[in-house]
Amino acid sequence: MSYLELSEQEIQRRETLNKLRELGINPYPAELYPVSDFSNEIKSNFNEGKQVCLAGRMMSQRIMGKASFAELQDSTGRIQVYINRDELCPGEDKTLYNEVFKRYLDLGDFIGVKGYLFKTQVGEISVHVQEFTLLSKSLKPLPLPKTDTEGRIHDAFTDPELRYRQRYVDMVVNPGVKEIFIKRTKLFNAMRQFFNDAGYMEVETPVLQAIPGGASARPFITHHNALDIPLYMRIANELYLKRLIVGGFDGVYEFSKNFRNEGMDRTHNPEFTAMEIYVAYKDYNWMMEFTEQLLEHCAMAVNGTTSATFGEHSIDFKAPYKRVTMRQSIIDFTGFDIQGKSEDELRIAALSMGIAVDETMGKGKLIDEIFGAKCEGNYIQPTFITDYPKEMSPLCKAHRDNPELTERFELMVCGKEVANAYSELNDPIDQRERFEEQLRLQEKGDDEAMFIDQDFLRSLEYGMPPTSGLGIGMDRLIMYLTNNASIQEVLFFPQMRPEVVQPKIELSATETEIFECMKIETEMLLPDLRAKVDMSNKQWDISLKTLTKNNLLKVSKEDDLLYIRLI
RNA sequence: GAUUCCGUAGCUCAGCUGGUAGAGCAAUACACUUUUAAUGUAUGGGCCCUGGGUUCGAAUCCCAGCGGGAUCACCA
Repeated sequence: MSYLELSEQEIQRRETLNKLRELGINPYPAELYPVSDFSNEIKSNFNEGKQVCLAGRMMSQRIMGKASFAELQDSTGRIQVYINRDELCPGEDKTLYNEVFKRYLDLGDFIGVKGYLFKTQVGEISVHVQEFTLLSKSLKPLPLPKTDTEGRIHDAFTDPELRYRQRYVDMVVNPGVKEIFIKRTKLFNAMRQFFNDAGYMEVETPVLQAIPGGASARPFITHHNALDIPLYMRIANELYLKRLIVGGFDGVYEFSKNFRNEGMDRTHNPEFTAMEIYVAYKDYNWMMEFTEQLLEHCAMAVNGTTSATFGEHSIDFKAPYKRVTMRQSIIDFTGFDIQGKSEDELRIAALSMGIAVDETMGKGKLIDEIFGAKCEGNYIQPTFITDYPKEMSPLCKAHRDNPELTERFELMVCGKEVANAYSELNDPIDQRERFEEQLRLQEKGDDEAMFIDQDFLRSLEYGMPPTSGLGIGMDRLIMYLTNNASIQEVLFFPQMRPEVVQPKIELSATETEIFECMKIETEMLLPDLRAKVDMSNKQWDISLKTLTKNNLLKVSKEDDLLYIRLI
């Protein structure tokens, strides 16, 4: 990398790196550093005079002549360290303090310190440093927010683009960010624990699938060279988990990275994480109880309480949750009873509610539209919506009391779906007909053609026990538990458009034209040169600035005349 | 996909109806032995997102593009 492409501060840091090497200090030492203490533990359990050894980034430095304070940030927080010149360097040679610590350490560098604990005159718990070691030099300056005496934060690193693209920086300077991801991991752990305690088994199923099944969404497509076949990134893992139930497991679950080639916004990322669990010999009523127990357990594990705040809403994950059938929900919010209505009657009703409809919509779709427009948003507290129309649920068993409905529920929180569950369809003949019905619906003009997975149907023909399955959108759930309105805040590395590569510094056509001209003339009056080249004023202006900036040409003013010279 | 806002120093942001580019913090140098947004003095630092247009003159006005945010639509 050329120095031309570096900022002043980056150049300075590279120079101090060399100075450190000249002093015989390796800025990137290989040996382990014997960390024995952490800042949060020292602060919560202060023990005057205790010998400690800790390591982290130096995040601030206050030099006051022969003594200095610095803040060390480790994985658990920050702690102040105190460095005294004559204690650090008892002999004549004060280089370690005067040069290394004061001049050649930069904010963001990793250092290790050994010393003893004490409290300063103003009562701050600090480490009295007796020995410090440079562990790793930082060559780029961190954007460092400052908090003033009244708690206001200045210069916060807030630009979402930079925060997502450089999440590593985001986490170093914005401490709340790490908290979100710690909670995310706690959520996964709590769920695993709950399932494992219930005796169910975590499994792994294919991410690359020859037939992307289990949902209807546009897949990402790739190619396997050796087999010379197209393969798809999975959009769901449902059909594979059901095969495992066929194979004889009583309960299987998987945290599944799914991939959908669709739009991105604050609740959708092309890759996202779903949890799916299937339990044999259960139905969706059992699954509702299981789900509310699960979420209560998870909320406690993540936040230590079942209540959570999401935006303006206060929600409570304490079981049990209200259960409302889709029919009753639509009656509640529109007064309209969908029971026994024909497709035309539903279409007219939807139109009268101001919902856009078209001829391709079947009964199920119409009902779903009405529910989505008029009901869904009203369920703030966790609520089970049950008994969805059959057309919307091709993998779900028909309702035991009403063949037009299915044994399905969705869990709504803050007006959005966080979980979806069925009494799974295990009648292979019915399943085949549902798939074919889906195909017919999609031939009407849906580009998300669903493939019929013949192997899945074959597995059902061998027999699948009655089974209930549940899927949870993990990203969405953690958004609720951490009060984040954007999925990007709960993913370490949300999908971004690729960064544009900065063009190398090389002369443009107009710059070359000017430069070639000056190579011949060496010295000219500026207006003469301007007259000689053919370009817009803006091109002229920018080209000249670039050339002078890179020390190729120089403009000088003599006796009110502007001269340009080759350097 | 639609609407709307934004893009200026390492960071956060000013910059009026066009007239030589600004602040705070960060950086550099010096002083200072319990400070904490340390302090004091001095110094350096800019493709004002890109391209085109209007103009004697554009960070500023106009057009197009790129990138990002927000809202809406689509997405079981």
